Amino acid sequence: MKYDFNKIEKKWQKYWADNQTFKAVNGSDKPKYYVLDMFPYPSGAGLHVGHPLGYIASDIYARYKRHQGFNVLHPQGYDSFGLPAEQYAIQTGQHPAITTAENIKTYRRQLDQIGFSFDWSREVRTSDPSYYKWTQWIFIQLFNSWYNNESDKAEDISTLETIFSSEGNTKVNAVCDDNVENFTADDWNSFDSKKQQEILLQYRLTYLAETEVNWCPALGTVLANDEIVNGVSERGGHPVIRKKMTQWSMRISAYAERLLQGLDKIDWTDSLKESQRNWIGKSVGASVTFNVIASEAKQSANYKSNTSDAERSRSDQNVISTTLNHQIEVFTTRPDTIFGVSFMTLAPEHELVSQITTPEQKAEVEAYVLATAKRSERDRMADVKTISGAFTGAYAEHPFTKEPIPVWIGDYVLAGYGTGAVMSVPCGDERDYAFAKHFNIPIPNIFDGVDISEGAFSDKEKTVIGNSDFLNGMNYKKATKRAIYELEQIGQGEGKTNYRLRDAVFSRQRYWGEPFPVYYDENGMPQMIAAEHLPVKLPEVEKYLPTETGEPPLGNATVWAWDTNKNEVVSNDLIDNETIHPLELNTMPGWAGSSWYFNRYMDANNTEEFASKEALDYWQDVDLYIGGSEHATGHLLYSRFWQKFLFDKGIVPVDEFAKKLINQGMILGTSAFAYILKRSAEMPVSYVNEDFDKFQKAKNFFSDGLKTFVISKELRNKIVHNQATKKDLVEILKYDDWFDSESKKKGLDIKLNDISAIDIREVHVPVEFVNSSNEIDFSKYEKWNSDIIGAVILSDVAHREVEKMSKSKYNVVSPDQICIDYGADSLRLYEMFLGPLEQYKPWNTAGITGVHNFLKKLWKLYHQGENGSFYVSSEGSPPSEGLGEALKTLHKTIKKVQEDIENFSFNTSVSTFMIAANELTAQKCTSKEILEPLLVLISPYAPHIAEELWEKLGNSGSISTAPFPEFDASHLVESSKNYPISFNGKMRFTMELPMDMSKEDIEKAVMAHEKTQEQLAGRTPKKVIVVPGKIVNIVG
RNA sequence: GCUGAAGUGGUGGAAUUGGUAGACACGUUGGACUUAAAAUCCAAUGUCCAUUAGGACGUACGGGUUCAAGUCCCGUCUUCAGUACCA
Repeated sequence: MKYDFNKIEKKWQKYWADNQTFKAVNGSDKPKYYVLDMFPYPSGAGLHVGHPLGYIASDIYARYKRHQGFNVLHPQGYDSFGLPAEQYAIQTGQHPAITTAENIKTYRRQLDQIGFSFDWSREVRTSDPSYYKWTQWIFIQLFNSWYNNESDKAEDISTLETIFSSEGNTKVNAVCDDNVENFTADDWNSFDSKKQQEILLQYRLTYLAETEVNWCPALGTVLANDEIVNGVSERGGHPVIRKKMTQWSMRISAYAERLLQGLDKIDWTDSLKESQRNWIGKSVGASVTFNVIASEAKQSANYKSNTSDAERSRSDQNVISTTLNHQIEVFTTRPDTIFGVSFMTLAPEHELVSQITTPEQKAEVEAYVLATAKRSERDRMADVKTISGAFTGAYAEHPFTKEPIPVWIGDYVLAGYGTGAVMSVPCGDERDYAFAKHFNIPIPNIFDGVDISEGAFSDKEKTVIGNSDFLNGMNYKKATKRAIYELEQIGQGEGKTNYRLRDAVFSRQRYWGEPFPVYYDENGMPQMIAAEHLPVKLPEVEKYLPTETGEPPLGNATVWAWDTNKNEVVSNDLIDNETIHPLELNTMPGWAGSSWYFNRYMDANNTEEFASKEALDYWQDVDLYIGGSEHATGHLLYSRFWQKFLFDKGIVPVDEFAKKLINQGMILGTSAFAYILKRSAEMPVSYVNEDFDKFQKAKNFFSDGLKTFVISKELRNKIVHNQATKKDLVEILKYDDWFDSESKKKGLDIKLNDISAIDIREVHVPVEFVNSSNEIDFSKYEKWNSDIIGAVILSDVAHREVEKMSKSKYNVVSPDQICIDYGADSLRLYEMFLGPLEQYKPWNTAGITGVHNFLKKLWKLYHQGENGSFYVSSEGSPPSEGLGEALKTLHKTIKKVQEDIENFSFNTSVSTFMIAANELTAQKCTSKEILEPLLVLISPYAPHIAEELWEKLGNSGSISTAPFPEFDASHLVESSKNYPISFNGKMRFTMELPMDMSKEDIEKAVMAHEKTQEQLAGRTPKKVIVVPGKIVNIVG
């Protein structure tokens, strides 16, 4: 009987769906186990073979846990809000909800054909109002909370209001905006409601604030750093500027320390934890306040010794009066180097810059500020070599020496880190050193026995401080402590811990995202829509682009106002600022919906609650989470933040959502390349017009298809690095004198030199192109537009590279055809067989025959009857020698497979199955005693064939909950060992000796062997090492 | 620069606490079956020397520890990923 995988797989997929085999129940006598995959974004391109890798691994684990008697929750859903659907909508006018639904359908079909054991009754879609209702609800909870540093948790905002009205805010230890003003209880009670709300907003865990963003005026949207290339937008190449905008933010910084500490109690990979630690970026040091002295005061201060008493007292007054005006606060990790400060540097965006700059320096400073504003942050970061800055003309006073310190601005200081200002210690910091050298600022040396003529000395361990008053002779640790103490004594500093982690901007100027449950009242203050009126559904819009006035796409909605009487969305025309108010136009970012979905699966269909308390208490958290490492600092950090917040509010029972996390590696595709001739980007349009005739002729020349040439490796490198010149082109085309003769033949009468301003570029092409010797019409490939003259040049040995699978690289392999040709079980086995789960590895469809043949062999093992009919002997247990061997094979396999699954080493268990099948085939094993438990072992990996054979064995129902076979070590006991006999560490021959033979007897036996004598050639061995059960080594 | 991971045949990759390097596959070659192909089965397959027997070399490179090193230690190089003027 043939192994008809297509029929078998369909049959069992239908069976599982019809019987809801994998539906998890909330509450059970069995212990719970929650296996989760990172849910996919349903893109239009569908799945490629890389996507299911992690799903297969988690599915194997989930199935294994079911065999072990766990109540397994293994859900799946879709992260269905996102940019591609919106982009498609902009291009085609098609509503994102429609395309998303279609894409989900495709995904579901593709997932189903692979035979996953998902509980689809719990499916979630982030773009579904019944889901995002709760995303909005969590947003409201965040809005209604503040972070109390005393209790170290989030609390209801009402507790803060109570404190304010009874004692003001001076004693409150809360995480809040930097610039909150102090007020007393009386002040608070006298404030009007608007003022009170403004203040509260500075404490809420989600808040509105002016944030500096990358704004692209042409696209009318904010761009993320990675959407900007060389200072212009990746899409369209439009200029991008830094701009302040009012945006919703999430006060994740409140949780910085807990996010850091929490890493210690979860079983995630070290590299991932390390990325999160770096991202949180804790650094311990001090904050130091420097008083700014006015320029005239500074001058008198400088000449103090020469001035009269009267003048001195006047200047002192001057100093005092001006120091009250401005203070510069800096953060430093090296307070021990405070006596090495020779200047200060502010970020150009620092708010003090305009206030302290002297009239003489104004022009220079303003020019510099403007110049930096034009550069994107990434641009600034990328260009670290160029030193630039400007002197403000202002001076600050050293807290101890009272010496004047010039205040500079420089773009190496980032506004977004610390306080946006640094005390510059050129002798101890490379950047400060370079800056000081460049602008001829003195570099005082405060390190004993260190030469700083060539560069700064930043080694903390070897530091001995000198020239530093009370810090002299101290090491880094001592000096730091003392410096902080002294700063505290004079009230100009304190020990401080700084985190790199910034509050997360939560507003997007997009259509296809969760709308905020927020309207703006007559004072322009944000108000939450009461939870019982959620969800606030996305409005319909005519177009998905920003409005002409630059408002986000929701600004196009005509029915987008909130009626506080009727508690529903009404037409904008009705806005009266009394009962009907405008709604928020921004939407939430992609990570909103994915930051809590793992909790929703526990009770996905609950309409009353986010999830019931019973469900949350039962499932607790994710036991195993599998997904890509690219989410290390995004999704995985935000989710931990929300989880901790929800924990503080008593909504969820644990403050870390996933106990164990594994990153699956990427499956890479093989790309092929060709080389195109393209109108040079540098060629001005006017030039094209002049030369249009020649350009067209060249185009005609190449128009009839693909040409094949030989290109050298060197030339290829040139092309890739955009260094190929026309001379190189001439060289290629002269090959075989092909160009000249062809040109004449066609009567085009052009010479190579006539074709001006042509670039040669490397482009991805479908692999079939490279394999084909035919001329191929490439005009149907959209990427190749009218700027392309047309020739495609292939190297003799087509260049291939292994890279990420992507539609644009034409290297995508779809699982669909593989399921048709080889079956889902083969696909599952092969994906696991490719290599370790975490590793990046290339895909090669050809190799699948190996695992496919194994499945056929396995099938045959159960069909050794007449004409290959199903035959498994269920005769008792004949103690024949054959079965002894088979038992050994079985138990060896049980042991190895169980170990492998628990170590997530799925690739080696596939090998183990192959070995088992090979051995049992050789043993001609037909015993049910062996072949039945074997099926349970294989079932997590290849569930369809396992179910089919399980049924044929006469079992009713699914194999999925059959108990995992128990390993019995007694079957593996060996009576003898084939000892490797080595001489000086080199294995020469083997010898079969009894297991229980003593060390001495082994040595005797080995020494008596003729080959030993041969090897020794008469010499007497110096030493004989015998490790019973392992090895014999003779040293001589 | 920093952090993390990794370097093993033509390819993907195996190798418990240091104990027979290259399991299991792919590919290649040869053979069987077939009119032929496919499928299937059998054999060989790290490199080099040798007719065989056998030998030398071999886990990025250079050292070291050890009876014994892919594995442990020191140094170097390369690749990949993340991150970056973080004060």
